[in-house]
Parts: sequence; structure tokens; C-alpha cells
Amino acid sequence: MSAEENILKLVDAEEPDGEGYRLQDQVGFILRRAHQRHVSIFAAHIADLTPPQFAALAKLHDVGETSQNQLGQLIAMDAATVKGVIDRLKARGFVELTRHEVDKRRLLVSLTPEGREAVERLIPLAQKITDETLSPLSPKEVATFMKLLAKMA
Amino acid sequence: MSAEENILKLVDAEEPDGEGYRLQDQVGFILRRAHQRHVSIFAAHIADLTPPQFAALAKLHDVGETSQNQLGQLIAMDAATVKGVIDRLKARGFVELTRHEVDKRRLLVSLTPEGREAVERLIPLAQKITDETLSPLSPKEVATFMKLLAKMA
DNA sequence: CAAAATTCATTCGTACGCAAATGATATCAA
DNA sequence: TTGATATCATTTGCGTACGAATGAATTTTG
Repeated sequence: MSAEENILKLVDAEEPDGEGYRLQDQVGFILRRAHQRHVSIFAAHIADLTPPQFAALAKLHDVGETSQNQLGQLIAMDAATVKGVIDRLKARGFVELTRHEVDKRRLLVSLTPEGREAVERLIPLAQKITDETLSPLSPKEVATFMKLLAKMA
Repeated sequence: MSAEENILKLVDAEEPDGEGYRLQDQVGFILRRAHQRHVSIFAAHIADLTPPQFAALAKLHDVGETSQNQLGQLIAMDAATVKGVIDRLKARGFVELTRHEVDKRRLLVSLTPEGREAVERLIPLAQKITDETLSPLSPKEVATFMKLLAKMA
């Protein structure tokens, strides 16, 4: 029985008892492994920065100065998580923090020259990371997969 | 320009500068968001257990007593991570730990009756979680997606 | 057999990820 | 204008996740 047939069986069959539930076939489980694999590939190419840290830098490079919260929304991190990421990038000298002049609640985040240099240097590596992550798939499969993954996320 | 065309553009084009790198289109980023979404759906259905904790219980239900390390391999967790998960399950009375009689390094993990009852009760909910996670996709798309995801993970 | 290498588990340190609570500021509405 | 709401950021607490170091027990090998 192929993996695909098992998946179809899972979708079709409605077994009330525990038999027929296979952890290995559940989206959540495979999604977690796929994510682990990607993080590992990332680390192999970019050792001194984590994917979330790179995401923050890349997004700042895109949009320029933004508030911490706004940045969090753009890269799908809640306020508490963003703070930690930004703190570490600041400690490395990659970002600068300033208070918003008008709205004193906002904390503006921007790239330092070092931060900008780092992102621009790393973007080609990030491309490689994407390619390597998708390397088990043919180009046609990549297109299909990305479309469906985006639809699901 | 459709999302799919952008993806193809990213795969095909080779731009040396930073223009053309779009964080939102990278597998890693979308994979992270898809995973976040799944965890959130999981929590909505099973509030008192995390996906890794449920994975451990479900796998123990499958294979019966195993060593902690072995279990970790089966559910894709390294030794340090498994330990934490098992400690919490033990504190809740869902698993029992015993030393292996012959090989005294091994720590055998097994379900308690409460643990077994919990998994069997939760498996139908886990099915629902899988279904809801995949709900943005048609049945045909689900089959395609699962095949490609498994290929990639 | 004895030394070297391996395996199993534990611990430590670092980094997400998120819920919930808190405090400061800003906006809205009566 | 003031009182209720909402927003931004911070902190705390818990739970993964993993590299690296450690120690105990087992296996391999010279």
C-alpha cells in the first residue's frame, strides 16, 4: 500500500476506534518535520542567524523603519516573540530602536548600516536555502506545492 | 500577477541584488506560518495537551513500551526535547517510567491506564484537527499536498 | 581481556512561540 | 472634557527545540 493510498484511506474511512489513526500520516506531524528540516538547512547555510532573525532583517530591508508591533504582524510573530528577536538583533548591532516622536507608545525599529549590509549579503544564501529545502521536488511539483501550502497557511 | 507566477518568477529568475527576494514567498516562512496555524487549530480542539505531548501518547499507543530515546526517534524529537515532554506526561499520570532490566541505561516509557484512556478519547478529535487544518484544500488537493509535503519532509 | 568507541539519558544554555497580566499612551464617546 | 476603550510594549510563565557537555552503561575492537 503506497503512502498516498494510506492518506486517502485516512480521509475516506471513518473508524471510530483508534485503529486507522497513524501519526506519521497527519498533516500536523509532517508539517512539524518539514519545518524542522528547513530550520536545519537554514542553519547549515547561515550559522549565526536564526530564520526568525533573518525574517525580521529581510522585512525591515523591504519596508524600512516600522514599529515593533507592526513588524511582528508582517513576519507573523506576536509581540512577546518579536521583542526577543529584536533585542538580540539590537545586541548584535543590526537594528536600532527609537521612540516615535508623536506616539510615544511606539518603538521604531530600523536597520543599521551593518544590518543592511548583512541582509544584502545573506539574501543570495537565503535563496539557496529555499532551493535546497524544495530540492526533493521537481520544478512542477514545487509550483504545485507552494500554491497549496500558501492556500493552507 | 498571481501568487503562483511570483513563485515561478522566484524559481526562474536569478537576480543578484536584493530586489526579487520576497520573504512571504519563501517556503521556510510559509511553512512556519502553516505550522503555527496547525498548532492553533490543535489548541482549539485539545486544550490540555500540546501536539508533541499528543504525538508521544499516540505513538506509545501504537508501539507499546519503548525507551525514551527510541520514542524520540519515532516522533522526531531529540533526546533533550523528549525528556521534557515525557516528564510533563509523567507528572500528569499519563505515562510510567521503568529502568530496563538488562540494559540499565535505557528508560522504558509506557502508557498508564489513564494515558491509554486519554489517547483513545482524543484520537477522534485529532482526526478533526487534521481535517480542519486541511479544510482550505479540496480532497484532490489534499491528496496532492500530502504527497508532496511527505516528499519534502 | 582491556581500551576505545558508542549509546542512553541528563543537564545547561539559548532561542522561538504564545497566553495572560500590566502599565503607559492614545483614541473614542458620552 | 472625562471616562471607557483600544493600542503598544513589556514581563512572566510554560512548553517546545536543539547544540554541547557530561556521566553511566554497553558494545566493539585491538
